Amino acid sequence: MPRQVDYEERRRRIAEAVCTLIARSGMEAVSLRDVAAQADVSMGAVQRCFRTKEDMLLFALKHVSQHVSERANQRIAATHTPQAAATLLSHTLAELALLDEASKTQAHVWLAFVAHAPASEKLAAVLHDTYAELHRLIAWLIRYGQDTQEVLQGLDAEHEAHTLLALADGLTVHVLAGQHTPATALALLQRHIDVLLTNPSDRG
Amino acid sequence: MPRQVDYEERRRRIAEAVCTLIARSGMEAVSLRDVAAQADVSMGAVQRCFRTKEDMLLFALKHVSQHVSERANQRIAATHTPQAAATLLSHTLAELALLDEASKTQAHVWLAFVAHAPASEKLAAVLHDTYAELHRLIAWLIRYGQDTQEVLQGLDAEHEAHTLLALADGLTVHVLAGQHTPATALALLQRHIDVLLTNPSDRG
DNA sequence: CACGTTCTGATGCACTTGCATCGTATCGCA
DNA sequence: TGCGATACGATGCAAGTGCATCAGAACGTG
Repeated sequence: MPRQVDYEERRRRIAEAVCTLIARSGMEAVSLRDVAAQADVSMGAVQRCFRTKEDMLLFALKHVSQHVSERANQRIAATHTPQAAATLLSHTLAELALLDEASKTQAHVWLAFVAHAPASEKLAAVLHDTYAELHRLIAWLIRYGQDTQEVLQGLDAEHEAHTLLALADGLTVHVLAGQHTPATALALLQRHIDVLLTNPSDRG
Repeated sequence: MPRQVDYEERRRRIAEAVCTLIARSGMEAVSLRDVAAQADVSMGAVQRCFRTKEDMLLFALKHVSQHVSERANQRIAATHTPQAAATLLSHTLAELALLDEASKTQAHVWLAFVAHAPASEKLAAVLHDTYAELHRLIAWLIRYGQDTQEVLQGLDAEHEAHTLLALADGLTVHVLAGQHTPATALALLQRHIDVLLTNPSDRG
């Protein structure tokens, strides 16, 4: 058995390079050569890792999706000291909205992929699954809040989750478009969540 | 004075072709040759109309933006028989959200441009202006509704307008991503508007 | 230390891209 | 009807694309 390489690690490294390039100058600016240069590997290495360019882009999308989902799940799972459900809801949505400066790259990439999803079956599938998972998560949080009497009982958790997700996505877009600062977007999101709470001062 | 051509008409024709191609297979699939073929003109004609490809894309974006803004404005201006402010608000937002099947192409194009705005100064400027105008419009409608006692007095029209716009955009994205049908998205939007009304049955 | 397998990266190739060029067709006007 | 300005569209061109190829380096194993 000759020289062995950690392909997973390399794939991730290349995916990061793809994201950097997409965030910098859009999706059509991503060429195999540029990716190789950005990831500091040879073009041959890229081609060995991914059969085609489309495979590479798809992997990059999954990479980002996974990153976002995981972060949201961890935020919840890591809550040893039981937090207020309302706080949890606020923080989780704030993270999903990719509002902070550090998430800007991911937001760029996400938007680029959403824009191209209609032209690619597989891409659309990944996005669909990710959204479904996030929706499940938010709806669960809302029901949890209702159990703890923090969220109004009359609300339909499924509907409110859809609305919250759409609002979060819309705000992400508006921040990227320079229409809002992350801070004002966050405030708008919080204002909307407050309406759902029995006691708005419960905010996190 | 020799052969004269209606350049504006041709520009619009080419812009339509650009939109069709973007909607069909994304922005990077738009080449001058494809555009020429789609618009059923020669490549030379395209090059005569637009100095560069970027100019062409920019014009296409303005074309769509203008189309959307105009439709919203007309909806309001054409209201001879005074409609309920709440109805006006609902209908206007529903149109802006580009939810119906007929607007799907425009939604595609809008999304493609938003995704590429971070990579293009001029593109971002056009989007910024369009959003500002739409925000002004929605805020005005809310204040109008407050004047007619249809919308709750305590609301901050500016804030609510931002939220509504973000929600509309988010829903547009979700519909394009196949997460919602236009009908369910519309219902979600309406549910949110209802919360702002003094008498929710006023819906249009 | 060789052997054989795996990985590498440079190069080639067919193709497409945006843009420039230029002879020709087309029209308004004298 | 002929002139001259204008628009046309085919073609050329250099650059860049994704992907295939392949000689050789790098490495674990006998």
